Amino acid sequence: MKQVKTFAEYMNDETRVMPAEKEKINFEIDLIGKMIEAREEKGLSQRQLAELSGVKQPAIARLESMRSTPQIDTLFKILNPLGYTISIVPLSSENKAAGQ
Amino acid sequence: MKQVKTFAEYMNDETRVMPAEKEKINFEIDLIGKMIEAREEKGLSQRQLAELSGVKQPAIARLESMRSTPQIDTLFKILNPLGYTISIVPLSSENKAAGQ
DNA sequence: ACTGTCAATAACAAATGTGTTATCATATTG
DNA sequence: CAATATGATAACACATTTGTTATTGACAGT
Repeated sequence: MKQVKTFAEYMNDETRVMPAEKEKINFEIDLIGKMIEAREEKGLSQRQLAELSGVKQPAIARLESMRSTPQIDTLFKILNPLGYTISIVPLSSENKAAGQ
Repeated sequence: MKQVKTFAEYMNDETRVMPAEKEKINFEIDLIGKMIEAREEKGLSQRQLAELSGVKQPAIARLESMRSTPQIDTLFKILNPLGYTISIVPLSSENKAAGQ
């Protein structure tokens, strides 16, 4: 009953039902890695990056130690002076991390 | 004194100081577009996507009408059943939006 | 008309991230 | 030792998003 046609397919396709958490964790690991690497590569301290990005040092420290998940605004503010941004990509092409 | 060497350069390099807001807006436009397109392409209603993603329908509606900026957790939850994810890319390769 | 589904929206509580200010332990340097 | 800079962290107020519940107007099917 019920007009659950194509919907049922998605509900039964377990490969799509809940791996969002895994995605998020992978993303955060990638994020933290690139953040720290880029920051140190540029010889910036957390306080200096705080000035450049407009995000306070405690917030940066919390992110780098994975004690919080950044909001999108914060993410762009921090990534920008580090030379990164984020973009939306199809899952099929499985995060092509090694950019460039 | 003071080890503020390369730091001064960044502070003076205005091209890097504050375009984060622009980045965020571009990202959100890209996001909303792909979200709605992918959802409708799969014939999913907001309620169905809510069930698939674990994000409630009002939250999805708020995002699609740009009344709120999603948190990263929410972003992954919604993008995942739609076949997308987000990744960190160098700014140099200027958001290669036209995916696919 | 009635029913059902849709997206949009309202209002409030709950959760989480951030700003702010200050401190801490650890290195490093004079 | 004293001074400085670093990253980590605490505590609180504040801002924003999300959950929850319910409603609305539009539209389609019966």
